[in-house]
Amino acid sequence: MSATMKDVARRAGVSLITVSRVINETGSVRADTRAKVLAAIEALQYIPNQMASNLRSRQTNTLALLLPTITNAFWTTIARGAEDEAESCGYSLYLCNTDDDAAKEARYLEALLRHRVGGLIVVPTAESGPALRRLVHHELAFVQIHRSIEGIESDIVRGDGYGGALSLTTRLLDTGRRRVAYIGAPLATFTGRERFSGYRDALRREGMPVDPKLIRLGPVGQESGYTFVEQLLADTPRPDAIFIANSRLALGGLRALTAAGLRLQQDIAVASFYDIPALDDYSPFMTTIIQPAYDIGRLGVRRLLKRIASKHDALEEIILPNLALAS
Amino acid sequence: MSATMKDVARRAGVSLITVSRVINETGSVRADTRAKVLAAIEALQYIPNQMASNLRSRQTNTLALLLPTITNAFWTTIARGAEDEAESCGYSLYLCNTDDDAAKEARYLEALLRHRVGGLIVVPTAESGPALRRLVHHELAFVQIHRSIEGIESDIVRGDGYGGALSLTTRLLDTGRRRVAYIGAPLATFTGRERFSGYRDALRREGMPVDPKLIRLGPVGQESGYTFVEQLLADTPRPDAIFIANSRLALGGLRALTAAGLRLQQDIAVASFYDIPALDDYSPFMTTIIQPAYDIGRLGVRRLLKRIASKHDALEEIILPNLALAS
DNA sequence: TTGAAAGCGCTAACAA
DNA sequence: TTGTTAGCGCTTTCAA
Repeated sequence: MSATMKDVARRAGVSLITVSRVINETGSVRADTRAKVLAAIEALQYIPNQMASNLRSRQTNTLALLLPTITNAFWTTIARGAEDEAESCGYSLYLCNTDDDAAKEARYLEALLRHRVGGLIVVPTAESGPALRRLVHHELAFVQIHRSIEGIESDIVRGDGYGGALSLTTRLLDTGRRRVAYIGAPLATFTGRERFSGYRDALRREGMPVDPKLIRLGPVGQESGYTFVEQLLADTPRPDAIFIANSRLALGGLRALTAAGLRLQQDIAVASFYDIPALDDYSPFMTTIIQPAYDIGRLGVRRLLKRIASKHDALEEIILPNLALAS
Repeated sequence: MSATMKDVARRAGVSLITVSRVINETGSVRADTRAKVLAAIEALQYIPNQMASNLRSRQTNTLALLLPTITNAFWTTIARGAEDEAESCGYSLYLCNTDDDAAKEARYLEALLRHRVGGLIVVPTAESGPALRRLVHHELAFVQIHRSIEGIESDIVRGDGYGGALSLTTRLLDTGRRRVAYIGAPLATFTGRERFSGYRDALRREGMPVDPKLIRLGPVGQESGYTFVEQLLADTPRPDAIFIANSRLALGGLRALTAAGLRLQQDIAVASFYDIPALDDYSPFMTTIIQPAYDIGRLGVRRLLKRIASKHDALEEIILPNLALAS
């Protein structure tokens, strides 16, 4: 069995509470007493029992980040931002990969509730509603990041998907393109709605109609991106530009363009969000926007810690600007 | 404050321990008593405090998985295998992404030691030695997966990198190739050594020398893969085959081949491990082996749980066969 | 500056 | 089948 605070106290010839004060730097301890305690800790290789501490103090330094997948750089960048912020505030952050599976998410949440973690940063999926309501009911602090579910009262930290979509579409229109197609996630999803609105409003500003024949909505993935572009290319007249509202759709779409022998910019213009390095191969010839993934994670944790500190502050929705509009 | 077991007991008109028995299904409880307790739990929305339980019982149902990065499918597949196995055994698994950073790894381990997690599944990096020795010293159970550090006494679960490298190289030789180049991680790394040995032994079996001019060792990444292939192609006589011992190196290398206008199989043969879907684009024309990532995770957890259950069993090194040799 | 006593929420050990 | 008592390792509260 590992050493306890009691063992340290005995060895240092002081009381339990003095050891506690040295470790947590609460209350004042004379320098020589402190030295004795530290020596005993070192000698016994003592490691405080965090659970006992949490139990008694009713506090915890553990947070968790729930991500729907961890398979691409966008999500891992969010994780990194969250970890760094948590770390610098003295918190541990555990990563829970829900794998886009509502049941898995529910199991993680149950475990996290039982563990009495201090709070959660959550990227909700379309089906997270009930789970999040449960968190509200149990008064477990949480922040939704990147996406949010309507009707859930929580802080939100996310990128400006609307603004990004607006800028990208506008950029395409500014270069004289007139048949700007749209490929994106279904409107049932948060980002799907948000980004489509940006596209729509960019067209509206120019007094242009939204042509349903130019719109393709479907599951996010390279395959559908490929198929959608194939479909659009088969149309006459062919679109002269495509705004692809998601990186993975874009990657698939760009491959379809390559397969069709079309040259970017010259034959057809493409704009998309840029999350994944694989797009590098194409990026000199397309317009991209980078989402502030790192800051979404970082500020998500920061907002969560504020929320934990003062439970009754007004809820905030923090919308972070995109990083840059590149060629 | 959330309800405690005491509240449940009072409401159900039974003692604390009866509630405990109902929740943990330990000891026997009459059906009607059990029903009363369950009703009280439901009414109060009671959620057991896992920390109090762990503290008292000196047990925990929490494990952690330390991964060096989470940016590609290989690692996330390992994570999935580990999660599924942990889940099915009633354990929670927290993911810790060390980001290939020894300091970050050390901080996570410190937090995990303090939290008295039940055990760890670790993918060590070259610098993990001291950290792992610390675990041994504190008697925290752990299993090394995918890689292992010499001199650390622990169970190990990994794929057969040696056998994979041997098969792939042999396959290249069997198709009549005679100048088979090698691109891989430095020999200072576990997989670097292992896979190079497989390559070397495949050549030896054919009575062929290892030609240093055909060997390129360096950091794992697309960039170095690209550069190495460029270098090899500049040599005369040019290699007629390349075994690339890592997927990301392979992806970079294949791009270099494409850029040089060489056709796979016809102009030059390539074999590599296959971890990442991006290789799909090339895979019909190259020989690949898939590592048993999911099972590495799954069996890693399984071995860990056995280790936790019986601390003094002999250490095991489990080497899993590769999944298949394709094309 | 230091300590003694109580108790966080739960379960082990023993008893009825 | 059910309950009582003690205590896991720590921090809070109060006292010196």
